[in-house]
Amino acid sequence: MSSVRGGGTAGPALILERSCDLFRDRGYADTSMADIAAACGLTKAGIYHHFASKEAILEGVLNQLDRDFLGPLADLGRDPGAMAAFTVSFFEHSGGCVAAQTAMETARRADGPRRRLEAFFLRWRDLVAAALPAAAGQTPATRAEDWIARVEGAVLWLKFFGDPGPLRRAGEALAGGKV
Amino acid sequence: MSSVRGGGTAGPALILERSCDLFRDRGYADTSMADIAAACGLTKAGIYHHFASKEAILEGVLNQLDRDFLGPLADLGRDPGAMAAFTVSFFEHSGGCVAAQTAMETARRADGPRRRLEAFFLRWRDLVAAALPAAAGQTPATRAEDWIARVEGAVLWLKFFGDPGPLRRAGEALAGGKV
DNA sequence: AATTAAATACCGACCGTTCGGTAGGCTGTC
DNA sequence: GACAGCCTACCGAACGGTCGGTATTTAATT
Repeated sequence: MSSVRGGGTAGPALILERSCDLFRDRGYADTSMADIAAACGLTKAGIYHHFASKEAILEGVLNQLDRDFLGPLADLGRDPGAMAAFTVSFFEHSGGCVAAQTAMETARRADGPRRRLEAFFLRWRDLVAAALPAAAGQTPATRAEDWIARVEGAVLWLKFFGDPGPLRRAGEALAGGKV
Repeated sequence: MSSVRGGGTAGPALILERSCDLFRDRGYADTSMADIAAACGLTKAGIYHHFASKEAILEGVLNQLDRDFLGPLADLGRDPGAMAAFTVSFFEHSGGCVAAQTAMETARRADGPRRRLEAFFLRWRDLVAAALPAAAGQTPATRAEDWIARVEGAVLWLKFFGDPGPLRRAGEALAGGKV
């Protein structure tokens, strides 16, 4: 049996998962390495054995978000209804969005996770745009931006009030072509 | 002549203004009392002469947001077009939203600015809802929530990408009754 | 008009705590 | 015995906040 002292099987995967939860719920700046270590049943030094820095953990978290969110979203092809359902379900179950959280916290800094986050949002936009025809004088890209903005605002509402209403209605709007 | 040591006329009003900019741009957790002091041309002790704590400053900032944003918005009566124009202009000029920023950072904490922020968002929703008729099986309240969510997401997009497109289109949607 | 006491606004220096990060040692497995 | 995995103990810096003291302004008193 492997040496388990804390609550779960330690290692990079667990650290990334717990860090993602903490960054999403409490914010990146407000989450300390000691918080992450405690959530993993380790000490800070134990975390630094697997990751070189706090920012390296954030990068890993965003990479995992690419795999867990944008990947499956891309696999859904060009079906707006399926994309809407997956998106709503994903954010409703996690109760927030790490990307939006860290984007808000680091928006005015040129360094760090900036480029990583830009890539995330633009790829998300392109994925949504590919499933959308042009309509009402809007390009698919601007329609996708508007829908993503609505979703991120709805996720903030969900996180703050615990009310999934705006998020679900955003999903219905995309599925119904009313974006 | 009054004793001016720093860049501007010091005092609670200046502290609130500079703190609002910092909280909005860099986030509440990432803004230190030393940052606020430097932005006002004072020392930390000078700040604590006017405010009891960092959280007291945040409360003052949110009170000022009530006066500067919700107040004028309420004065516009029930004209969706005027409300949309004022809202877009307000957020585009400030480049972000302190309320959304602090809501994201403190959402999972029951204490502190929670109630203050709840009151802000609900009053904002009620103000928008009062200017909106029921339509498409939606109550004015849910239509207002959806529009506010869209605006807040658009403000995030503006802050992160510097692109006011989604915010302006959100304004046009409200003005055109297409929410 | 001059003197003075109180209050205001502010500073430099410092408090205990927490931050991200590091050094070196221990322990179990191959 | 080499190495992964994790520990205790610690570092300098920065955090929110406090303290005693000092210019400056204001108001009352003479």
